Amino acid sequence: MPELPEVQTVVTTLRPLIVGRVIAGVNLLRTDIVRPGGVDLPSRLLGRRIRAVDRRGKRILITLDDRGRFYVHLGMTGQLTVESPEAAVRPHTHLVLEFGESACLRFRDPRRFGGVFWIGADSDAATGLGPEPLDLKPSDLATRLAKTRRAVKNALLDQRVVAGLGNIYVDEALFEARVHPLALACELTPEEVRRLNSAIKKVLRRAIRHRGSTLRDYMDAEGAAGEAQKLHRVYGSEGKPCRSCGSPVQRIVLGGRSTHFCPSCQMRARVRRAKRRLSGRAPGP
DNA sequence: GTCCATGTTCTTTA
DNA sequence: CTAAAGAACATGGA
Repeated sequence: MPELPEVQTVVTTLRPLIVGRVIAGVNLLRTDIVRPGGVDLPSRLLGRRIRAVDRRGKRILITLDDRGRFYVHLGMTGQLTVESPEAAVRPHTHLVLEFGESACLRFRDPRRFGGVFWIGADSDAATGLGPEPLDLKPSDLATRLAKTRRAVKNALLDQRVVAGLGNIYVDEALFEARVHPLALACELTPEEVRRLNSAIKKVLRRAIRHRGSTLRDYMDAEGAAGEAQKLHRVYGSEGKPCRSCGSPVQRIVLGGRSTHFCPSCQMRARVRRAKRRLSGRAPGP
């Protein structure tokens, strides 16, 4: 579930609940969710006060009062919630931080694609990540896309290109920008890159305003589901009429992932030129 | 039983 | 050698 809007929503709901609190107990129920493998997480957390909660890409970064840091990655099914210690511990809960009588922080993740990553005080929390899409300038995006011959959809899913997009919001952004997912990243026109840059921000901001998309597992730190799934235009809408032109939304598999788009609104530039020729209309400027 | 799933990383191929 | 495609990871729901 967790792409940038979901992770941002977890961070903003989590922050006021845990910043300033002292970790009075650590219960690590599965050690293999901690990375790197050898780190003794409980001893690094016990007795520490939480100083900050931030987001970088899809990483939830937690800073302690001794400058030690770790991040939680939610993978596909991860949840990070603040609950009463009295509340039943659900299956697949892997880590619990106790703050006292009133609250505890629980990390659960059935598929275990996520994890808890200790990074210490000095190493870079953003290693392997490209820039934040909400700060991205069209020229930055253009430079990055120009470096690869992959399909633009695959390039945008690569966290080293831009950090935070996933399968849902890439499809939504490409639709908003009217760019075909199979278009080669390095062959987009400057105008298409500009539209794509704006579309990414628009789609992400709108999803954040609606507290992220809940399709199945996603919830914020208070256990609340998001509403942004109601705004999806193409994701999960195979066969439904395009909101813009009415053509059926198509689903293809790209890089092993479902990819949804409108074949009429998101025509590849080359195909669009050919169709104009066939229909005898004058070519555009 | 089958297929599918909001992600990342390791392996194989070109 | 590098870039890109594919497989693998683990669990649950339709």
